Amino acid sequence: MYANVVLDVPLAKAFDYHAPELTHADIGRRVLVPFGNKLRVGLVVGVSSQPEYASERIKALSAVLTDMPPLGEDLLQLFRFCSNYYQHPLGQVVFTALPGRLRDPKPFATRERWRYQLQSVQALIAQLPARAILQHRLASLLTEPRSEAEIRQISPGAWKIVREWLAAGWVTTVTEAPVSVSAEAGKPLNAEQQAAVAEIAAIRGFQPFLLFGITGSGKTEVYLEAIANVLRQGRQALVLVPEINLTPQLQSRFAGRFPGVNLVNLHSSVADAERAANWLQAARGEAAIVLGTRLSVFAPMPKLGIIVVDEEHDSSFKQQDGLRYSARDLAVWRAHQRQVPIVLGSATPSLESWYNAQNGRYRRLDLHQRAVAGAQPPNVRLISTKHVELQDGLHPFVWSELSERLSRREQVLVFVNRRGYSPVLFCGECGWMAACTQCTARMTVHLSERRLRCHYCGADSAIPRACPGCGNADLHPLGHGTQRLEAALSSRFPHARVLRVDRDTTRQKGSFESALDAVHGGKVDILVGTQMLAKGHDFPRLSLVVVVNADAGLYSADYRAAERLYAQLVQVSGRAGRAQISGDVLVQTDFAEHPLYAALVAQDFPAFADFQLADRRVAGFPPFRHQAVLRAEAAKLEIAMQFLQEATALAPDVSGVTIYDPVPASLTRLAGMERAHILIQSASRPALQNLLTTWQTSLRDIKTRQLRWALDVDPQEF
DNA sequence: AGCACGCCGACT
DNA sequence: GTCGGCGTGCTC
Repeated sequence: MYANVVLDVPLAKAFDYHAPELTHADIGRRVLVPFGNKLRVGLVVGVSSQPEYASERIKALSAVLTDMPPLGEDLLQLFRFCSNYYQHPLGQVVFTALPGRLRDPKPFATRERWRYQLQSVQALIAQLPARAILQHRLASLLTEPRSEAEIRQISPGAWKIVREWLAAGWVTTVTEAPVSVSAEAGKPLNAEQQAAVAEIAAIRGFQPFLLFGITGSGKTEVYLEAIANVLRQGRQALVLVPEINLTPQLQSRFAGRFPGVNLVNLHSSVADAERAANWLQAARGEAAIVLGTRLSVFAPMPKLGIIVVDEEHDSSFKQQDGLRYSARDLAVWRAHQRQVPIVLGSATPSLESWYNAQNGRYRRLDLHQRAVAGAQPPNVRLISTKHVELQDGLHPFVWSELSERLSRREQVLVFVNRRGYSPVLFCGECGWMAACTQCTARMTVHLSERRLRCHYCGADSAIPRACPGCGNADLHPLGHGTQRLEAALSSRFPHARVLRVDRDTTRQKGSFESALDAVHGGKVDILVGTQMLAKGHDFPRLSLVVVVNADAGLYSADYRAAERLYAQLVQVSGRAGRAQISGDVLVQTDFAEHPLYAALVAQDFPAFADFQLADRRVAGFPPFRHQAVLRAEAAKLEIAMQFLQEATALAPDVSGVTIYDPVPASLTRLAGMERAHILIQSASRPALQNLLTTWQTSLRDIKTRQLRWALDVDPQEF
């Protein structure tokens, strides 16, 4: 027999190995094979008696690694689809999808999943010194069987103590009991939520749902109950969430709703070994719920019963390098493949999903009411900055609102999506502006550190004393970042406690959490921050949100900018008045007449989505057309452009597909590389796929010196 | 991606 | 005389 093996190499083919022992049952197994002059880990994607590679140079397979159950045919199909759709070599799809630890040839030791419990709690406690606080806490924890992970959560030293108790006979091990989900519900649901849960529960087979719920409408409760139904049938749930921020909170919501259920985490901050262990639990069907970021869409789940994608519009579901996949789209594909329902939730759905709901491919479930009784939606007002002299970047009315809130001892949030002191350093004499040498971008002034920094590549230099262009010593900062607003607010309100939260103030581990604690503990009056604060965090004492400088997204070259801006504004607005205080949102803008703001004030996402879709239809953009981008980058723009010209010449002629001229990327120079791209568009996805597949093979033959290129299917950013 | 083979410049 | 630059080609 011969094994057809894919490897983690950028080659769009599989390799044959002589493997007399293998059978079809070994498809999906990890193997060790000689490749070039060293051994590598590969994955068997086929077994046959006849090799495809007609050569005497076929080598023998070195070893079959049996520490992992073979990947199921469904997962292999997902990989193949992903490879074809995103024009990426199968081997590299497989090895981006597998946890890093499984790419290592070292066998992965799989421990039995024990739980640990105390035999005679009282006797042990009687023995413990009164001041051994940790041991007392552990003792009370272990009255119930607990997993190693739960024990380690208590403190770094906890596991060591349990091992000692185990040796001394205090603790016994219990094998993992099959999970039973308690039938009683978590929180009581309102009528809308119940209706949504019932609709989902009624589905047998594939059905995508778009759960459209305003901030605070309790989408999470709907996920939880829909999942509870699935768990009762002994099946698994896959939950995808955007990157890091939300996960710990959602994690505790889930853990609280499903005590004793094996819930497993699969995001990048989980350590390698644990990630692999969790992945294996999913593969064996032991993990009832898999909660993770985009990579989790590849988790093997033999008993999959439902998929949930929370904040489905979030851009972090799209990978921006390597295999440029959309986890949300793959999740829908997977739900279809496995014939299970999928719930896509958002207060501001992507226009793609909204359109799919309109044309009946998805079923929309609406939550209009805030789930907490009596909670009011925020009151959004526009503050026109046209023909008004701003004071330190803020409108006089905003200043007076701020001072009123402070006198009432209410918290306020000033949201500026721009860190640093000011985004431009400008010479009034000659017009010079500080620019990054490595990027097509201005340097941001960081006044407290007296540095100029590039926010794209991280370049850093001293603030010049005089203008390098004309020698003028009077350089001034233009525009307002978080640092500058923080300074202005502190000097205007010397008694207020101002806290700035952005990437610069939260660089250290745990500092973001301690900032949140300070806010919750009422130790902060004015919060100044970037979008870090926009997502998912509840600030019950916050009564006013001020949004500064939102306009950049309105007239951007990127047609998705408005959509992103709207989602972000809804998200920050949701920070105001979550509890009993009704919140106000003031949006400072030069374009108060823009329809985006009209929809925002009316809190009418459907209106926004409808006019955006109408624009897209006229312009021939997604979701009415499908797109791909061929990106190239090189040290010199000409090299990238020349490659793209050559590529254009090689492009097959497929009717119904338009290939546009090469253009430099909007941020042409980034970290010393100059970038350009070609846009490819078609109303027909098969036609587009067809072209890309044949084109790609000829692209690989172009000799590319000092140049990197990549195809990006369904691009999100330009 | 690695890694080897291969043909032209400055150095212990 | 060699060490080493990275261009080209191959990996079952």
